[in-house]
Amino acid sequence: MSAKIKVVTKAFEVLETLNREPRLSLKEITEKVEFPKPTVFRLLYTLQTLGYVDQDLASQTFTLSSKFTSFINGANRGNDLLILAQPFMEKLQSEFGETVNLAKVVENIPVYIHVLESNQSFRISDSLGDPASYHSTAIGKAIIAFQPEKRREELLKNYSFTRFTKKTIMDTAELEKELTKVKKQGFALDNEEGHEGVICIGAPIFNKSQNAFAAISISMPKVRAKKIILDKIKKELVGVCEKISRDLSDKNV
Amino acid sequence: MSAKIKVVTKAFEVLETLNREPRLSLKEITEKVEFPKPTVFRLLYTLQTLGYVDQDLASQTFTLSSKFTSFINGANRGNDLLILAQPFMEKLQSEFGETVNLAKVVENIPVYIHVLESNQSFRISDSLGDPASYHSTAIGKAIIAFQPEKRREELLKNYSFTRFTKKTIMDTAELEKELTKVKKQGFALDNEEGHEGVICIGAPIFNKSQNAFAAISISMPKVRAKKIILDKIKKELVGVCEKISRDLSDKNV
DNA sequence: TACATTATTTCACATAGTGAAATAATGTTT
DNA sequence: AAACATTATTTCACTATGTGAAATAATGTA
Repeated sequence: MSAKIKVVTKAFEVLETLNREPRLSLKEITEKVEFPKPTVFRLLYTLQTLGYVDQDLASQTFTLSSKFTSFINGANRGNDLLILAQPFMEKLQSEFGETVNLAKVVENIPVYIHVLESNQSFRISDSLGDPASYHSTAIGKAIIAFQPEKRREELLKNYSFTRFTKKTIMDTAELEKELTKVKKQGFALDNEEGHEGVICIGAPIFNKSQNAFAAISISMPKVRAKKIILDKIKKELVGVCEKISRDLSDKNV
Repeated sequence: MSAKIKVVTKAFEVLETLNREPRLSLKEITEKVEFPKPTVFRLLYTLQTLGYVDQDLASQTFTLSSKFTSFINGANRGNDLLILAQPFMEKLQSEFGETVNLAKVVENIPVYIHVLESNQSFRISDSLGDPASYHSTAIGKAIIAFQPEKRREELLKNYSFTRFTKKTIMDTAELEKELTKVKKQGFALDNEEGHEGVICIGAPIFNKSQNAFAAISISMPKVRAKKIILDKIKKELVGVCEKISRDLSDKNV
Protein backbone atom coordinates (compact mmCIF):
# COMPACT_ATOMS: atom_id res chain seq x y z
CA MET A 1 0.00 0.00 0.00
CA SER A 2 1.07 3.49 -0.82
CA ALA A 3 2.28 5.75 1.97
CA LYS A 4 0.77 9.09 2.90
CA ILE A 5 3.08 11.94 1.92
CA LYS A 6 4.12 13.62 5.13
CA VAL A 7 4.87 17.13 3.89
CA VAL A 8 1.53 17.34 2.17
CA THR A 9 -0.17 16.31 5.38
CA LYS A 10 1.76 18.97 7.24
CA ALA A 11 0.85 21.62 4.70
CA PHE A 12 -2.82 20.91 5.26
CA GLU A 13 -2.42 20.98 9.00
CA VAL A 14 -1.17 24.51 8.62
CA LEU A 15 -4.08 25.40 6.37
CA GLU A 16 -6.62 23.90 8.75
CA THR A 17 -5.08 25.80 11.59
CA LEU A 18 -5.51 29.01 9.62
CA ASN A 19 -9.08 28.05 8.83
CA ARG A 20 -9.89 27.61 12.50
CA GLU A 21 -8.32 30.94 13.32
CA PRO A 22 -7.23 33.49 10.71
CA ARG A 23 -4.45 36.05 11.10
CA LEU A 24 -1.88 33.96 12.92
CA SER A 25 1.82 34.67 13.06
CA LEU A 26 4.54 32.16 12.30
CA LYS A 27 5.16 31.73 16.00
CA GLU A 28 1.49 31.12 16.73
CA ILE A 29 1.11 28.61 13.94
CA THR A 30 4.26 26.85 15.07
CA GLU A 31 2.87 26.50 18.58
CA LYS A 32 -0.39 25.08 17.29
CA VAL A 33 0.91 22.58 14.79
CA GLU A 34 3.98 21.68 16.83
CA PHE A 35 6.42 21.37 13.95
CA PRO A 36 9.87 22.94 14.14
CA LYS A 37 9.78 26.59 13.20
CA PRO A 38 11.81 26.32 10.00
CA THR A 39 9.44 23.62 8.80
CA VAL A 40 6.43 25.85 9.32
CA PHE A 41 8.31 28.72 7.75
CA ARG A 42 9.02 26.66 4.66
CA LEU A 43 5.43 25.45 4.45
CA LEU A 44 4.08 28.98 4.72
CA TYR A 45 6.58 30.25 2.21
CA THR A 46 5.45 27.56 -0.21
CA LEU A 47 1.74 28.11 0.37
CA GLN A 48 2.16 31.83 0.03
CA THR A 49 4.14 31.52 -3.18
CA LEU A 50 1.41 29.29 -4.54
CA GLY A 51 -1.18 31.89 -3.56
CA TYR A 52 -3.07 29.88 -0.97
CA VAL A 53 -2.20 32.05 1.97
CA ASP A 54 -1.89 35.79 2.14
CA GLN A 55 0.50 37.49 4.48
CA ASP A 56 -0.31 40.81 6.07
CA LEU A 57 3.03 42.56 6.09
CA ALA A 58 2.13 45.01 8.82
CA SER A 59 1.09 42.41 11.38
CA GLN A 60 3.19 39.60 9.93
CA THR A 61 0.19 37.32 10.04
CA PHE A 62 -1.08 34.72 7.64
CA THR A 63 -4.59 34.04 6.37
CA LEU A 64 -6.21 31.72 3.86
CA SER A 65 -6.55 33.42 0.50
CA SER A 66 -9.54 33.78 -1.79
CA LYS A 67 -8.12 31.01 -3.90
CA PHE A 68 -10.00 28.65 -1.64
CA THR A 69 -13.23 30.33 -2.60
CA SER A 70 -12.57 29.39 -6.20
CA PHE A 71 -12.25 25.75 -5.18
CA ILE A 72 -15.95 25.69 -4.33
CA ASN A 73 -16.63 25.75 -8.01
CA GLY A 74 -14.96 22.40 -8.68
CA ALA A 75 -16.12 20.90 -5.41
CA ASN A 76 -19.72 21.74 -6.29
CA ARG A 77 -19.59 20.53 -9.85
CA GLY A 78 -18.46 17.12 -8.69
CA ASN A 79 -20.80 16.84 -5.74
CA ASP A 80 -23.48 14.24 -6.45
CA LEU A 81 -25.46 15.12 -3.36
CA LEU A 82 -25.56 18.79 -4.25
CA ILE A 83 -26.41 18.20 -7.89
CA LEU A 84 -29.22 15.87 -6.93
CA ALA A 85 -30.58 18.01 -4.09
CA GLN A 86 -30.49 21.35 -5.91
CA PRO A 87 -33.75 21.09 -7.89
CA PHE A 88 -35.61 19.81 -4.84
CA MET A 89 -34.26 22.66 -2.77
CA GLU A 90 -35.32 25.17 -5.38
CA LYS A 91 -38.79 23.71 -5.39
CA LEU A 92 -39.01 23.95 -1.60
CA GLN A 93 -37.73 27.50 -1.70
CA SER A 94 -40.19 28.69 -4.29
CA GLU A 95 -43.09 26.83 -2.72
CA PHE A 96 -42.61 28.14 0.81
CA GLY A 97 -40.60 31.28 0.13
CA GLU A 98 -38.25 30.51 3.00
CA THR A 99 -34.51 29.86 3.26
CA VAL A 100 -33.47 26.31 2.38
CA ASN A 101 -30.12 24.88 3.54
CA LEU A 102 -28.14 21.79 2.69
CA ALA A 103 -25.46 20.61 5.09
CA LYS A 104 -23.08 17.70 4.89
CA VAL A 105 -20.89 16.17 7.56
CA VAL A 106 -17.28 17.19 7.03
CA GLU A 107 -14.81 16.12 9.68
CA ASN A 108 -17.53 15.20 12.15
CA ILE A 109 -19.45 18.44 11.92
CA PRO A 110 -22.19 19.46 9.49
CA VAL A 111 -21.13 22.21 7.09
CA TYR A 112 -23.51 24.24 4.94
CA ILE A 113 -22.71 23.39 1.35
CA HIS A 114 -25.71 25.08 -0.26
CA VAL A 115 -27.97 27.88 0.87
CA LEU A 116 -30.99 29.16 -1.02
CA GLU A 117 -32.12 32.36 0.59
CA SER A 118 -35.71 33.31 1.12
CA ASN A 119 -36.67 36.27 -1.02
CA GLN A 120 -38.60 37.87 1.78
CA SER A 121 -36.94 40.91 3.29
CA PHE A 122 -37.30 39.48 6.76
CA ARG A 123 -35.24 36.33 6.48
CA ILE A 124 -32.39 34.55 8.14
CA SER A 125 -29.61 32.62 6.55
CA ASP A 126 -26.29 31.04 7.25
CA SER A 127 -23.25 31.29 5.05
CA LEU A 128 -21.73 28.69 2.83
CA GLY A 129 -18.95 26.84 4.60
CA ASP A 130 -20.22 27.67 8.07
CA PRO A 131 -20.43 24.83 10.55
CA ALA A 132 -23.82 23.91 12.02
CA SER A 133 -24.06 22.85 15.65
CA TYR A 134 -25.63 19.59 16.80
CA HIS A 135 -27.51 21.08 19.72
CA SER A 136 -29.02 24.27 18.36
CA THR A 137 -29.88 23.69 14.72
CA ALA A 138 -32.53 21.55 13.09
CA ILE A 139 -30.05 20.50 10.42
CA GLY A 140 -27.56 19.31 13.03
CA LYS A 141 -30.16 17.53 15.11
CA ALA A 142 -31.58 15.80 12.05
CA ILE A 143 -28.14 14.39 11.32
CA ILE A 144 -27.03 13.34 14.77
CA ALA A 145 -30.37 11.88 15.78
CA PHE A 146 -30.00 9.19 13.16
CA GLN A 147 -26.44 8.18 13.97
CA PRO A 148 -25.88 4.75 15.48
CA GLU A 149 -25.78 4.88 19.30
CA LYS A 150 -22.01 4.55 19.45
CA ARG A 151 -21.27 7.15 16.84
CA ARG A 152 -23.57 9.65 18.54
CA GLU A 153 -21.86 9.15 21.87
CA GLU A 154 -18.51 9.65 20.18
CA LEU A 155 -19.67 12.89 18.58
CA LEU A 156 -21.15 14.22 21.80
CA LYS A 157 -18.14 13.29 23.88
CA ASN A 158 -16.43 16.56 24.79
CA TYR A 159 -19.08 18.43 22.85
CA SER A 160 -19.44 21.95 24.17
CA PHE A 161 -22.94 23.34 24.41
CA THR A 162 -22.85 27.03 23.62
CA ARG A 163 -25.87 29.04 24.63
CA PHE A 164 -27.47 31.17 21.91
CA THR A 165 -30.90 31.87 23.33
CA LYS A 166 -32.73 31.01 26.51
CA LYS A 167 -34.21 27.99 24.76
CA THR A 168 -30.87 26.51 23.72
CA ILE A 169 -30.41 22.90 24.81
CA MET A 170 -27.51 22.90 27.24
CA ASP A 171 -26.62 19.32 28.10
CA THR A 172 -26.38 15.82 26.70
CA ALA A 173 -29.32 14.45 28.69
CA GLU A 174 -31.72 17.05 27.36
CA LEU A 175 -30.36 16.66 23.85
CA GLU A 176 -30.75 12.87 23.97
CA LYS A 177 -34.37 13.31 24.98
CA GLU A 178 -34.90 15.69 22.08
CA LEU A 179 -33.19 13.33 19.65
CA THR A 180 -35.44 10.47 20.65
CA LYS A 181 -38.33 12.69 19.59
CA VAL A 182 -36.58 13.59 16.36
CA LYS A 183 -36.12 9.93 15.52
CA LYS A 184 -39.74 9.18 16.20
CA GLN A 185 -40.95 12.11 14.13
CA GLY A 186 -38.51 11.67 11.28
CA PHE A 187 -37.55 15.35 11.33
CA ALA A 188 -36.01 17.87 13.73
CA LEU A 189 -37.28 21.18 14.99
CA ASP A 190 -35.34 24.16 16.21
CA ASN A 191 -37.72 26.40 18.07
CA GLU A 192 -35.71 29.57 18.73
CA GLU A 193 -32.81 27.52 20.06
CA GLY A 194 -30.22 29.09 17.81
CA HIS A 195 -31.67 32.53 17.18
CA GLU A 196 -34.39 34.41 18.99
CA GLY A 197 -37.48 34.49 16.79
CA VAL A 198 -36.31 31.88 14.32
CA ILE A 199 -37.72 28.42 13.67
CA CYS A 200 -36.10 25.69 11.58
CA ILE A 201 -37.18 22.28 10.40
CA GLY A 202 -34.63 19.73 9.27
CA ALA A 203 -34.73 16.23 7.83
CA PRO A 204 -31.92 13.74 7.31
CA ILE A 205 -30.50 12.38 4.07
CA PHE A 206 -29.09 8.86 4.08
CA ASN A 207 -26.44 7.29 1.89
CA LYS A 208 -26.59 3.74 0.67
CA SER A 209 -25.16 2.37 3.88
CA GLN A 210 -28.02 4.06 5.71
CA ASN A 211 -25.78 6.65 7.30
CA ALA A 212 -27.34 10.09 7.90
CA PHE A 213 -24.48 12.06 6.38
CA ALA A 214 -26.41 15.16 5.32
CA ALA A 215 -29.63 17.06 5.90
CA ILE A 216 -31.83 19.78 4.48
CA SER A 217 -33.41 22.44 6.65
CA ILE A 218 -35.84 25.27 6.14
CA SER A 219 -35.49 28.38 8.31
CA MET A 220 -38.05 31.09 8.87
CA PRO A 221 -39.03 33.84 11.25
CA LYS A 222 -41.35 32.48 13.93
CA VAL A 223 -44.02 35.02 13.03
CA ARG A 224 -44.50 33.31 9.69
CA ALA A 225 -44.47 29.78 11.11
CA LYS A 226 -48.17 29.08 11.36
CA LYS A 227 -49.04 25.53 12.32
CA ILE A 228 -50.71 24.72 9.04
CA ILE A 229 -47.64 25.86 7.08
CA LEU A 230 -45.25 24.07 9.40
CA ASP A 231 -47.15 20.82 8.98
CA LYS A 232 -47.01 21.14 5.24
CA ILE A 233 -43.28 21.91 5.31
CA LYS A 234 -42.55 18.95 7.56
CA LYS A 235 -44.34 16.58 5.26
CA GLU A 236 -42.78 17.88 2.06
CA LEU A 237 -39.30 18.19 3.52
CA VAL A 238 -39.29 14.65 4.81
CA GLY A 239 -40.59 13.45 1.46
CA VAL A 240 -37.87 15.31 -0.42
CA CYS A 241 -35.13 13.96 1.82
CA GLU A 242 -36.40 10.43 1.45
CA LYS A 243 -36.48 10.85 -2.30
CA ILE A 244 -32.94 12.21 -2.36
CA SER A 245 -31.75 9.36 -0.14
CA ARG A 246 -33.30 6.87 -2.52
CA ASP A 247 -31.84 8.53 -5.61
CA LEU A 248 -28.44 8.68 -3.96
CA SER A 249 -28.42 5.02 -3.10
CA ASP A 250 -26.41 4.06 -6.17
CA LYS A 251 -23.89 6.85 -5.70
CA ASN A 252 -21.17 6.35 -3.16
CA VAL A 253 -21.25 9.27 -0.81
CA MET B 1 15.97 32.28 0.84
CA SER B 2 13.77 29.36 1.61
CA ALA B 3 12.93 26.90 -1.13
CA LYS B 4 9.44 26.03 -2.31
CA ILE B 5 8.49 22.51 -1.26
CA LYS B 6 8.04 20.53 -4.44
CA VAL B 7 5.60 17.85 -3.29
CA VAL B 8 3.28 20.46 -1.85
CA THR B 9 3.34 22.30 -5.14
CA LYS B 10 2.54 19.09 -6.95
CA ALA B 11 -0.33 18.32 -4.59
CA PHE B 12 -1.93 21.63 -5.42
CA GLU B 13 -1.44 21.12 -9.12
CA VAL B 14 -3.51 18.00 -8.78
CA LEU B 15 -6.16 19.87 -6.81
CA GLU B 16 -6.29 22.69 -9.32
CA THR B 17 -6.64 20.20 -12.11
CA LEU B 18 -9.62 18.69 -10.31
CA ASN B 19 -11.05 22.14 -9.77
CA ARG B 20 -10.90 22.91 -13.48
CA GLU B 21 -12.53 19.62 -14.30
CA PRO B 22 -14.13 17.30 -11.73
CA ARG B 23 -14.47 13.53 -12.00
CA LEU B 24 -11.11 12.68 -13.52
CA SER B 25 -9.43 9.30 -13.38
CA LEU B 26 -5.85 8.71 -12.28
CA LYS B 27 -4.84 8.33 -15.90
CA GLU B 28 -6.50 11.59 -16.92
CA ILE B 29 -4.96 13.52 -14.06
CA THR B 30 -1.56 12.04 -14.86
CA GLU B 31 -1.86 13.20 -18.45
CA LYS B 32 -2.79 16.70 -17.37
CA VAL B 33 -0.22 17.29 -14.66
CA GLU B 34 2.52 15.33 -16.43
CA PHE B 35 3.99 13.68 -13.36
CA PRO B 36 4.84 9.98 -13.34
CA LYS B 37 1.82 7.89 -12.55
CA PRO B 38 3.01 6.55 -9.19
CA THR B 39 3.60 10.12 -8.07
CA VAL B 40 0.06 11.13 -8.92
CA PHE B 41 -1.21 7.95 -7.33
CA ARG B 42 0.59 8.76 -4.10
CA LEU B 43 -0.64 12.36 -4.13
CA LEU B 44 -4.22 11.28 -4.67
CA TYR B 45 -3.93 8.63 -2.00
CA THR B 46 -2.68 11.25 0.42
CA LEU B 47 -5.30 13.84 -0.48
CA GLN B 48 -8.03 11.26 -0.27
CA THR B 49 -6.86 10.01 3.11
CA LEU B 50 -6.85 13.60 4.34
CA GLY B 51 -10.39 14.04 3.04
CA TYR B 52 -9.71 16.65 0.38
CA VAL B 53 -10.67 14.53 -2.55
CA ASP B 54 -13.45 12.00 -2.85
CA GLN B 55 -13.19 8.98 -5.06
CA ASP B 56 -16.15 7.57 -6.85
CA LEU B 57 -15.55 3.86 -6.67
CA ALA B 58 -17.80 2.98 -9.56
CA SER B 59 -16.17 5.27 -12.10
CA GLN B 60 -12.76 5.35 -10.38
CA THR B 61 -12.76 9.12 -10.63
CA PHE B 62 -11.65 11.81 -8.23
CA THR B 63 -13.34 15.03 -7.22
CA LEU B 64 -12.67 17.83 -4.74
CA SER B 65 -14.51 17.22 -1.50
CA SER B 66 -16.79 19.47 0.52
CA LYS B 67 -13.90 20.09 2.86
CA PHE B 68 -12.96 22.93 0.56
CA THR B 69 -16.32 24.53 1.18
CA SER B 70 -15.47 24.72 4.85
CA PHE B 71 -12.30 26.62 4.01
CA ILE B 72 -14.40 29.58 2.88
CA ASN B 73 -15.14 30.23 6.49
CA GLY B 74 -11.54 30.95 7.43
CA ALA B 75 -10.77 32.64 4.13
CA ASN B 76 -13.66 35.04 4.67
CA ARG B 77 -12.91 35.82 8.27
CA GLY B 78 -9.42 36.92 7.36
CA ASN B 79 -10.35 38.83 4.23
CA ASP B 80 -9.92 42.56 4.80
CA LEU B 81 -11.56 43.48 1.52
CA LEU B 82 -14.63 41.39 2.25
CA ILE B 83 -14.96 42.58 5.83
CA LEU B 84 -14.69 46.17 4.74
CA ALA B 85 -16.97 45.84 1.72
CA GLN B 86 -19.73 43.86 3.39
CA PRO B 87 -21.64 46.70 5.09
CA PHE B 88 -21.48 48.82 1.95
CA MET B 89 -22.77 45.94 -0.11
CA GLU B 90 -25.62 45.39 2.31
CA LYS B 91 -26.52 49.04 2.07
CA LEU B 92 -26.54 48.91 -1.73
CA GLN B 93 -28.61 45.76 -1.66
CA SER B 94 -31.25 47.13 0.67
CA GLU B 95 -31.35 50.49 -1.08
CA PHE B 96 -31.83 49.17 -4.60
CA GLY B 97 -33.19 45.71 -3.88
CA GLU B 98 -30.94 44.17 -6.49
CA THR B 99 -28.17 41.56 -6.42
CA VAL B 100 -24.80 42.90 -5.30
CA ASN B 101 -21.56 41.04 -6.12
CA LEU B 102 -17.98 41.34 -4.99
CA ALA B 103 -15.23 39.80 -7.11
CA LYS B 104 -11.51 39.67 -6.58
CA VAL B 105 -8.77 38.71 -9.00
CA VAL B 106 -7.49 35.24 -8.22
CA GLU B 107 -4.92 33.79 -10.61
CA ASN B 108 -5.62 36.42 -13.26
CA ILE B 109 -9.36 36.02 -13.30
CA PRO B 110 -12.01 37.69 -11.16
CA VAL B 111 -13.77 35.31 -8.81
CA TYR B 112 -16.99 36.06 -6.93
CA ILE B 113 -16.13 36.10 -3.26
CA HIS B 114 -19.40 37.54 -1.97
CA VAL B 115 -22.89 37.62 -3.40
CA LEU B 116 -25.87 39.35 -1.83
CA GLU B 117 -28.97 38.27 -3.65
CA SER B 118 -31.81 40.53 -4.51
CA ASN B 119 -34.92 39.63 -2.60
CA GLN B 120 -37.12 40.10 -5.61
CA SER B 121 -38.43 36.88 -7.07
CA PHE B 122 -37.22 37.86 -10.52
CA ARG B 123 -33.50 38.12 -9.94
CA ILE B 124 -30.25 36.85 -11.28
CA SER B 125 -27.19 35.85 -9.38
CA ASP B 126 -23.88 34.11 -9.73
CA SER B 127 -22.46 31.61 -7.30
CA LEU B 128 -19.66 32.05 -4.86
CA GLY B 129 -16.38 30.89 -6.31
CA ASP B 130 -17.50 31.25 -9.91
CA PRO B 131 -15.15 33.02 -12.29
CA ALA B 132 -16.30 36.22 -14.00
CA SER B 133 -15.31 36.88 -17.60
CA TYR B 134 -13.55 40.04 -18.74
CA HIS B 135 -15.63 40.52 -21.86
CA SER B 136 -19.18 39.85 -20.78
CA THR B 137 -19.53 41.05 -17.20
CA ALA B 138 -19.53 44.52 -15.70
CA ILE B 139 -17.45 43.29 -12.80
CA GLY B 140 -14.79 41.90 -15.13
CA LYS B 141 -14.75 44.96 -17.36
CA ALA B 142 -14.46 47.27 -14.37
CA ILE B 143 -11.35 45.41 -13.28
CA ILE B 144 -9.56 44.99 -16.59
CA ALA B 145 -10.30 48.49 -17.81
CA PHE B 146 -8.15 49.93 -15.07
CA GLN B 147 -5.16 47.67 -15.54
CA PRO B 148 -1.98 49.21 -16.84
CA GLU B 149 -1.69 48.87 -20.64
CA LYS B 150 0.83 46.06 -20.45
CA ARG B 151 -1.01 44.03 -17.89
CA ARG B 152 -4.22 44.28 -19.88
CA GLU B 153 -2.54 43.08 -23.03
CA GLU B 154 -1.09 40.20 -21.09
CA LEU B 155 -4.49 39.23 -19.72
CA LEU B 156 -6.17 39.47 -23.11
CA LYS B 157 -3.44 37.52 -24.88
CA ASN B 158 -4.97 34.16 -25.76
CA TYR B 159 -8.21 35.23 -24.14
CA SER B 160 -11.13 33.35 -25.62
CA PHE B 161 -14.31 35.29 -26.24
CA THR B 162 -17.26 33.03 -25.57
CA ARG B 163 -20.59 34.18 -26.92
CA PHE B 164 -23.46 34.31 -24.43
CA THR B 165 -25.95 36.57 -26.18
CA LYS B 166 -26.10 38.40 -29.48
CA LYS B 167 -24.71 41.47 -27.74
CA THR B 168 -21.62 39.73 -26.35
CA ILE B 169 -18.36 41.49 -27.25
CA MET B 170 -16.46 39.07 -29.42
CA ASP B 171 -12.98 40.47 -30.05
CA THR B 172 -10.16 42.45 -28.50
CA ALA B 173 -10.64 45.54 -30.66
CA GLU B 174 -14.25 45.94 -29.67
CA LEU B 175 -13.43 45.26 -26.04
CA GLU B 176 -10.63 47.83 -26.03
CA LYS B 177 -13.05 50.42 -27.38
CA GLU B 178 -15.51 49.54 -24.64
CA LEU B 179 -12.82 49.68 -21.96
CA THR B 180 -11.79 53.18 -23.03
CA LYS B 181 -15.37 54.19 -22.33
CA VAL B 182 -15.32 52.40 -19.00
CA LYS B 183 -12.19 54.25 -17.96
CA LYS B 184 -13.68 57.57 -18.92
CA GLN B 185 -16.92 56.86 -17.06
CA GLY B 186 -15.35 55.29 -14.01
CA PHE B 187 -17.72 52.33 -14.14
CA ALA B 188 -18.62 49.48 -16.49
CA LEU B 189 -21.91 48.47 -17.98
CA ASP B 190 -23.04 45.07 -19.15
CA ASN B 191 -26.08 45.53 -21.30
CA GLU B 192 -27.36 42.01 -21.91
CA GLU B 193 -23.90 40.85 -22.90
CA GLY B 194 -23.78 37.95 -20.47
CA HIS B 195 -27.45 37.05 -20.14
CA GLU B 196 -30.43 38.02 -22.24
CA GLY B 197 -32.51 40.55 -20.32
CA VAL B 198 -29.94 41.29 -17.65
CA ILE B 199 -28.08 44.52 -17.00
CA CYS B 200 -25.10 44.96 -14.67
CA ILE B 201 -23.12 47.92 -13.45
CA GLY B 202 -19.65 47.46 -12.02
CA ALA B 203 -17.04 49.71 -10.45
CA PRO B 204 -13.41 48.99 -9.58
CA ILE B 205 -11.75 48.80 -6.18
CA PHE B 206 -8.10 49.79 -5.93
CA ASN B 207 -5.46 48.73 -3.46
CA LYS B 208 -2.81 51.05 -2.13
CA SER B 209 -0.60 50.58 -5.15
CA GLN B 210 -3.51 51.74 -7.30
CA ASN B 211 -4.11 48.34 -8.76
CA ALA B 212 -7.72 47.50 -9.64
CA PHE B 213 -7.72 44.11 -7.96
CA ALA B 214 -11.43 43.83 -7.20
CA ALA B 215 -14.82 45.22 -8.12
CA ILE B 216 -18.42 45.40 -7.01
CA SER B 217 -21.31 44.98 -9.39
CA ILE B 218 -25.05 45.24 -9.23
CA SER B 219 -27.15 43.00 -11.45
CA MET B 220 -30.79 43.40 -12.34
CA PRO B 221 -33.38 42.43 -14.90
CA LYS B 222 -33.44 44.97 -17.72
CA VAL B 223 -37.13 45.62 -17.14
CA ARG B 224 -36.33 47.18 -13.80
CA ALA B 225 -33.38 49.22 -15.08
CA LYS B 226 -35.02 52.60 -15.62
CA LYS B 227 -32.60 55.37 -16.52
CA ILE B 228 -33.23 57.33 -13.35
CA ILE B 229 -32.49 54.29 -11.18
CA LEU B 230 -29.44 53.35 -13.22
CA ASP B 231 -28.01 56.83 -12.83
CA LYS B 232 -28.48 56.68 -9.10
CA ILE B 233 -26.88 53.25 -8.88
CA LYS B 234 -23.90 54.36 -10.96
CA LYS B 235 -23.25 57.31 -8.71
CA GLU B 236 -23.62 55.42 -5.45
CA LEU B 237 -21.69 52.38 -6.60
CA VAL B 238 -18.74 54.44 -7.76
CA GLY B 239 -18.84 56.34 -4.48
CA VAL B 240 -18.86 53.15 -2.45
CA CYS B 241 -15.97 51.64 -4.40
CA GLU B 242 -13.93 54.80 -4.01
CA LYS B 243 -14.62 54.78 -0.29
CA ILE B 244 -13.60 51.14 0.02
CA SER B 245 -10.45 51.80 -1.99
CA ARG B 246 -9.56 54.64 0.35
CA ASP B 247 -10.27 52.61 3.50
CA LEU B 248 -8.25 49.74 2.11
CA SER B 249 -5.23 51.89 1.40
CA ASP B 250 -3.52 51.01 4.67
CA LYS B 251 -4.23 47.29 4.31
CA ASN B 252 -1.99 45.32 2.04
CA VAL B 253 -4.18 43.53 -0.41
C1' DT C 1 21.57 51.68 23.68
C1' DA C 2 20.61 47.20 25.40
C1' DC C 3 17.34 43.61 25.61
C1' DA C 4 13.76 40.52 24.08
C1' DT C 5 11.19 38.45 20.76
C1' DT C 6 10.21 36.68 16.44
C1' DA C 7 11.57 35.79 11.62
C1' DT C 8 14.93 33.93 8.42
C1' DT C 9 19.06 31.47 6.75
C1' DT C 10 22.48 27.93 6.91
C1' DC C 11 23.95 23.36 6.34
C1' DA C 12 25.20 18.52 7.44
C1' DC C 13 22.32 14.59 7.58
C1' DA C 14 19.11 10.97 6.49
C1' DT C 15 14.56 10.44 5.79
C1' DA C 16 11.15 10.69 2.79
C1' DG C 17 9.77 11.05 -1.83
C1' DT C 18 10.95 9.35 -6.58
C1' DG C 19 9.82 6.81 -10.84
C1' DA C 20 11.16 2.83 -13.92
C1' DA C 21 9.70 -1.53 -14.06
C1' DA C 22 6.87 -5.33 -12.58
C1' DT C 23 2.44 -6.88 -11.17
C1' DA C 24 -2.36 -6.83 -10.26
C1' DA C 25 -6.92 -5.62 -11.29
C1' DT C 26 -10.41 -4.44 -14.33
C1' DG C 27 -12.71 -3.92 -18.64
C1' DT C 28 -13.17 -5.27 -23.61
C1' DT C 29 -12.95 -8.01 -27.72
C1' DT C 30 -13.08 -12.17 -30.34
C1' DA D 1 -14.13 -17.90 -21.56
C1' DA D 2 -9.77 -17.23 -23.04
C1' DA D 3 -6.76 -13.58 -24.90
C1' DC D 4 -5.98 -8.90 -25.08
C1' DA D 5 -5.86 -4.13 -23.70
C1' DT D 6 -6.10 -0.69 -20.48
C1' DT D 7 -5.66 1.33 -16.17
C1' DA D 8 -4.52 0.96 -11.23
C1' DT D 9 -1.28 -0.47 -7.70
C1' DT D 10 3.02 -2.16 -5.62
C1' DT D 11 7.92 -2.77 -5.39
C1' DC D 12 12.38 -1.11 -4.53
C1' DA D 13 16.98 0.86 -5.21
C1' DC D 14 18.43 5.54 -5.43
C1' DT D 15 19.15 10.08 -4.17
C1' DA D 16 17.00 14.40 -4.28
C1' DT D 17 14.53 16.66 -1.17
C1' DG D 18 12.91 17.91 3.04
C1' DT D 19 14.63 18.23 7.93
C1' DG D 20 15.61 20.87 12.17
C1' DA D 21 19.36 22.34 15.48
C1' DA D 22 21.91 26.17 15.64
C1' DA D 23 23.31 30.67 14.09
C1' DT D 24 21.98 35.05 12.38
C1' DA D 25 19.11 38.79 11.10
C1' DA D 26 15.33 41.71 11.73
C1' DT D 27 12.06 43.92 14.41
C1' DG D 28 9.88 45.55 18.39
C1' DT D 29 10.28 47.13 23.37
C1' DA D 30 12.08 48.83 27.80
